[in-house]
Amino acid sequence: MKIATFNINGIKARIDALPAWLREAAPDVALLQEIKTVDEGFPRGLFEDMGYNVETHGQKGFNGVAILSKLPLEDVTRGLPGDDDDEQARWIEATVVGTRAIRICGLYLPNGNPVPGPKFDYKLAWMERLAQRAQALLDAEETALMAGDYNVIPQAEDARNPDAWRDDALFRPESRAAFRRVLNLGFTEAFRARTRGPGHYSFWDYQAGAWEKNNGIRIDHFLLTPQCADLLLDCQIDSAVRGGDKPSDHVPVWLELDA
DNA sequence: ATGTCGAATAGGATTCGA
Repeated sequence: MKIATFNINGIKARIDALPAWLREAAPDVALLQEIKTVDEGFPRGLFEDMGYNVETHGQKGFNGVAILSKLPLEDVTRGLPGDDDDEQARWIEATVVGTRAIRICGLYLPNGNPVPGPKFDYKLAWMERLAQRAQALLDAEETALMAGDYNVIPQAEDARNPDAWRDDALFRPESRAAFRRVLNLGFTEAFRARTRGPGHYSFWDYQAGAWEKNNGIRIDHFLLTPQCADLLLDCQIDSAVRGGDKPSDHVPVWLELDA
């Protein structure tokens, strides 16, 4: 089973590029972030015609996540547990029913800039709730993964110019520590389970010719429970997508599971 | 010197978020 995560930076703006990538990459499941629309504004028919089941958790103007799946989706839930007052659409999960059931969580973790400030506080609080949900998945011994735009650069090698990110919420020690706390509960970071070393990025800013200079960062991640990690066959970044027509500032990251 | 993009509001340029 091929599962991808892709921050599309607006479904309206990616109305051609997203279907083109889906046709080429043919993932069984695609977790989308920053759909930037309410549920009613998502062009679900376009993807249903391509053979995908569509589940969205949208919001006006910003944020918003979705799951596209060629396999049936069951037990869909929306919103990260732990704060009933949180109105931001950043979390969706569902069970993909193939040869076995896999619990799939799609997430768009808060950016957190500027630091310090309420947005950074919200990011760290959100990551604490993420840790709670992550622990619950482990406790249930679920074959599960959590994937999406984590807005965290895990290590210096995950940035072309780490010094430029020192004071940024994506690379602050607090953000990296919170990410490690989740990892250290017992998750496998799929990309790093397969590939070592610098030079692997999933985001290049639109500004200042970042793509042309390969001034990127790796912030889109897959975290797998042990039961899911047992099934991992491959994990890759589709960097070439960044050089396509009307690209998102992120590119797809995908993995293949023996399931 | 953010060498930018996307969405909302408003009906074009500005603001916010990233």
